[in-house]
Amino acid sequence: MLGGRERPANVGVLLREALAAVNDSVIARLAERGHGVVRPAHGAVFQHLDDTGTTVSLLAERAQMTKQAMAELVGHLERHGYVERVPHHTDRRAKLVLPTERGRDVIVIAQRLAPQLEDRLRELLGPDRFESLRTDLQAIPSVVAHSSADLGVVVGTEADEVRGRATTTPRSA
Amino acid sequence: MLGGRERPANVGVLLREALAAVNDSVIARLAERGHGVVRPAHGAVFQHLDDTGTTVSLLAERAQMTKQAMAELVGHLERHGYVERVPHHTDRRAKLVLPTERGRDVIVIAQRLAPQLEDRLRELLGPDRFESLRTDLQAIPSVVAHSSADLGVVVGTEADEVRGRATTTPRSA
DNA sequence: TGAATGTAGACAGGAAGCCTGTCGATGTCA
DNA sequence: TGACATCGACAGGCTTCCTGTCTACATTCA
Repeated sequence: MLGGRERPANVGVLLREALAAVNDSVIARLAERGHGVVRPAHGAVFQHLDDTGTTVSLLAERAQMTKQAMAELVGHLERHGYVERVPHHTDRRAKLVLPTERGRDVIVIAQRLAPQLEDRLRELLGPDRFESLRTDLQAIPSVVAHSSADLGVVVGTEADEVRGRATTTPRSA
Repeated sequence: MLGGRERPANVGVLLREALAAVNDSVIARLAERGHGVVRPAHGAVFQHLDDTGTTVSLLAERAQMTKQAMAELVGHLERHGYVERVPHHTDRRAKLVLPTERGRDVIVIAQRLAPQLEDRLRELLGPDRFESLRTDLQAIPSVVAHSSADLGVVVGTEADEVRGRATTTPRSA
């Protein structure tokens, strides 16, 4: 991001556009199946939910966000009947978040759509290119981090430890 | 996004993580150079700003967001001395947004960092893989859109035309 | 066992980024 | 000139996160 004017799109822009397209597609599909209240951010819940139940704290940790933020997402989904909170059997402080039937439907839809999209991509690019894409995307975070470090930029490491963090540490766990 | 639990990360997740890394890196670099008030969203301004001045409406159109949202970003940058608004010479309704010296500094920093990051990536992946990555990222939006259309999902096309739009049409221009 | 300390999750408040709706001033075109 | 489009401003709202703080409960260790 940030550039001159109408130059060949840089990797940041390409990433943003690709991500937006994927998100839109998932959300549109869910809306079509009657899950209009599920928004992109709720992926952070469904994606990290165990069938056996997961605490908000653990969900937050997995999703790299604060417990408060995660609690909000879970609250929304609970109000709309996608998850329920049941008391933890051994830890009386905790509540386990469980997907309901409706929530499981969302997970199934998403679990089917993701491979469909990836298959399309694999079909278009060829299996080798597709695997390369996955691998290379995975490499970006570390490349960028190293690149910045070498250049004297601190990216979410020491800096976070200095300023006080909230209840939970999002990012740079 | 949306999946089971700890499966191989899907393309959505990879995209999100890569984008976050790139954004963080740019922002960290700018902060280091004294531009701490510049946030990722402001890329939408700098990226589309002409040296000769650009109206908020045009910026909004280029960035695919509403004029109101763009006006907010421009307002923030103006308050911090990164851009200024001067009256348009022929259209008395309009104001031209111009980068100040400070704003130009941001653009320069970003314009230098982007290639640096891309060079690192090119170095690591090899030039062929790198170009493939760019090409394939660029292909994702259309692949995803087609994929969904074939499956009966509407992704920001007809749907937008039905419901009334705001002052400006963001996305699916 | 009892006190120190850590952790789960709730409530309050706020920043950021975007959106819709509406309006007055101005431009454009029949 | 009058209908209609456009520029940018004000008001208000939603979503997604964050920080700070608090109580209830768990764990650990002297």
